[in-house]
Amino acid sequence: MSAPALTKNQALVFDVLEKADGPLSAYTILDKLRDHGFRAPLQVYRALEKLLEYGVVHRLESINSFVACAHPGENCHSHGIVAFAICESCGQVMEFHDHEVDHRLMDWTRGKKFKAEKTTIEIRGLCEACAA
Amino acid sequence: MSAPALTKNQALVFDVLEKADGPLSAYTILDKLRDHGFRAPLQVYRALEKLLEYGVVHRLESINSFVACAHPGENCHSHGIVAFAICESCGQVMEFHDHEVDHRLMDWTRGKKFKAEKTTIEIRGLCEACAA
DNA sequence: ATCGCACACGTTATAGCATAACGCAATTGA
DNA sequence: TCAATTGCGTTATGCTATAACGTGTGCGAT
Ligand SMILES: [Zn+2]
Ligand SMILES: [Zn+2]
Ligand SMILES: [Zn+2]
Ligand SMILES: [Zn+2]
Repeated sequence: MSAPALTKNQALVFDVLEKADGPLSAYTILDKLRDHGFRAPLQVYRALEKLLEYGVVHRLESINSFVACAHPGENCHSHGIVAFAICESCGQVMEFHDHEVDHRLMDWTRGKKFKAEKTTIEIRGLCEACAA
Repeated sequence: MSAPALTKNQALVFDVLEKADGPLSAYTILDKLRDHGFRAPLQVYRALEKLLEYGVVHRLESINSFVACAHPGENCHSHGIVAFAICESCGQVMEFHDHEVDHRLMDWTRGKKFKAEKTTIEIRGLCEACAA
């Protein structure tokens, strides 16, 4: 599941996300890529689908946006559950892992015999700078 | 923040959610209430906004749906973070709380001086029955 | 070689989710 | 009574995501 060479469209989308200073919606990405020939949402969504699969991009469910993984190189998927803190003022996102949280949630799912496939942890609020 | 008497529209929406055996989208709720005079999405969204505020309904960010709180009576907001396990096959939702998870996440936010406002924890996968 | 398949891509159309903006009516409290 | 608040109804619009169709390209099997 590690990333093979990206196709042209995948590379363009990834590049936009990496250079952005916060999460972007698919349509914002589309707008930024019109000069590179992008014309339709599907071009973005199809690239995102692969980038998510490769683990180099994350989807923020609570704000319908996408962000480049903060841990380039390491395969983020292998770190267990990924959590995000999202500043609702400046849009900055912090990505982190907490194995103890993973364990607690896994304990719960084991107890319920629930087969977890994908777990979302997103904390929305204000970053230190914006809360001041 | 505990629930005052619900208005007519709020009661209708809440009733639909309580009787449902799983989460519903706003537009599904709208369809179920057409016979009761609902004509537009805003009627649903405005009711949901209040029900969420009162803590008697939860929003599932990862599936753009809404579900009645599984803990009627108790003020769910006071239990700390609410977590959900969502079966992607049958749609069933289990709601639970884990104070240890809360503590770990609060420790992290304190360390980063991040002011958390709303935290989402959603586990998607297969329930025991559907995983068999 | 050429057939079949998998995959990326482009385009158009459509489906699904959410809110803006206007105006009206009922309630409340000064 | 007057102003402020809240709920409500309607129309229009915007944002998010996918369906369905067809094209081209690379690559292994026959
Ligand atoms: Zn990551
Ligand atoms: Zn901030
Ligand atoms: Zn609850
Ligand atoms: Zn199930």
